[in-house]
Amino acid sequence: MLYPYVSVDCVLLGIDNERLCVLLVERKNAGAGITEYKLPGSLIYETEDLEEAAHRVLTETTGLKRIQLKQFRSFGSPSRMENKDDVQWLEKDSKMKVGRIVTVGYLALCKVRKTKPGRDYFSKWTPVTQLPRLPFDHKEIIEEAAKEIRTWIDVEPSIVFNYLPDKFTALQLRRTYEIIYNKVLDVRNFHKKMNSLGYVIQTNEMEQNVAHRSARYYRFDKVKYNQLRSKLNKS
Amino acid sequence: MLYPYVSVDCVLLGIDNERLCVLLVERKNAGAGITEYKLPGSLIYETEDLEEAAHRVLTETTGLKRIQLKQFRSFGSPSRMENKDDVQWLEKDSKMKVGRIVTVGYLALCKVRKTKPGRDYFSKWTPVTQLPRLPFDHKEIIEEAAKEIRTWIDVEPSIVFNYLPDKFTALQLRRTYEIIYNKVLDVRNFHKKMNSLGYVIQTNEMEQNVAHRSARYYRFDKVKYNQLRSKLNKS
DNA sequence: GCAAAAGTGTTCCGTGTACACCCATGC
DNA sequence: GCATGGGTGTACACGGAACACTTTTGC
Repeated sequence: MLYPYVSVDCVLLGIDNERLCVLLVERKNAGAGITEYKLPGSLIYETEDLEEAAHRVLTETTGLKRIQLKQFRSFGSPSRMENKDDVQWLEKDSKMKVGRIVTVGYLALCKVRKTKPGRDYFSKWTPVTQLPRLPFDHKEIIEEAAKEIRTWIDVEPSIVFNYLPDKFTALQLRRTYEIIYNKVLDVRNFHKKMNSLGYVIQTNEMEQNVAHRSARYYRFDKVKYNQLRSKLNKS
Repeated sequence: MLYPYVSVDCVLLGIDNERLCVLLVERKNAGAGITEYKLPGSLIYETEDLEEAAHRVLTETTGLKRIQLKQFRSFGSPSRMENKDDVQWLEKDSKMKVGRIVTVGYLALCKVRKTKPGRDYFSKWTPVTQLPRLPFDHKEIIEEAAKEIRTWIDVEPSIVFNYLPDKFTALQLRRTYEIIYNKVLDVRNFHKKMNSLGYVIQTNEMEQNVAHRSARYYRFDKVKYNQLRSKLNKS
């Protein structure tokens, strides 16, 4: 029996240039001068929890810590190892004979600007609509993740607010939703909704030096959010 | 490096005596005459997809085939192997030295009456509120599954209709929902809702020989269901 | 003054929820 | 005739969706 290995792959999503992007890292040791990319991921260490491994990968590739990660699905079809080149690369990279890998997919929403990869990684934020050729079933994993993040946010809207800066404008919030859900939202309805939530609080600060009427800043009230959340669970 | 093994565990849910139950199988080789139970599960075979493995386990323990299975989460904390007795039993049972197991959880809704375990298994439908001591983190897995099935049904109501017989009464349908969601539903609102779905069709058949006014049978129209479903996806 | 984005209210519709009584049948 | 479950309709509250104009600011 060839033992399967277990890995985690992280689909780190972010918004760059008004587009939903995913962080891809360069495949080291890629032959023949062609730059190839893949999802950041790693085999799990011997005494490591799955989520721990995912956090490790997150930190190694972005420098970020304490970001909320969500496990969304595991991928284990034997056919994911079909491509000989991918397997060859993997065995070279890991210095192990690899029969098969079952990978656990994790998902996060990250601030593109704040990511500083460690020096071992060259990485690139890539629009999910313009993915290059990717190894294994990484394309499928990304597609699953892009769907999953919506239902995740529906359940746990705090994800979006942790993604935004502490003070944000209504436009920033709206754009974020529009990009993630890939549809335009009505301005007035959006304001009404935002104000009805109870945990998005007006501040007295306004934008400065903009070439148009200045926008108000809002902030996310974590305490109220949690209160409202626990009330909901009880009913 | 100790290679992790990968297994699948199936949380097969069903309704028995008006209670939500889970299928537990007897741990073979349990020492000292005490009967112990666990979730049906198995290490994955070398060339087997995860879902294939889950279907194999389903068939081995219930005789059922072609039931919809849903992968809902993977469990891989090293602490799941903390209990020495569990590991000892596992190594005896699998005849392998086991360092660590990452397990992928699958979920299904099964007709309790139709299950006929193979002769290698003694199994028991057990109310999820009255679980015995279980090995590893099987209790946690069951709790996750019991939550997950609700959101699954919200997205894919056909699960419930595949669970019910071809012809069913409004009461049967309502009770099924009441037990799975663990709350009582208003009779009139339920009828209204059921009739508005468009894929639950009245038949002309009525219950026979009941000690009260006889109930109408309904049926599930798969074709209409799929039509309505694909319309919804487009909007 | 003009470009660019901010901000604001009303109407309509569909869905969820609360609620009580008469009907058919077997014993 | 009585016990048992079957079946039906109305009224209200709420949230989502459509829709257009005035305001502020920098240049």
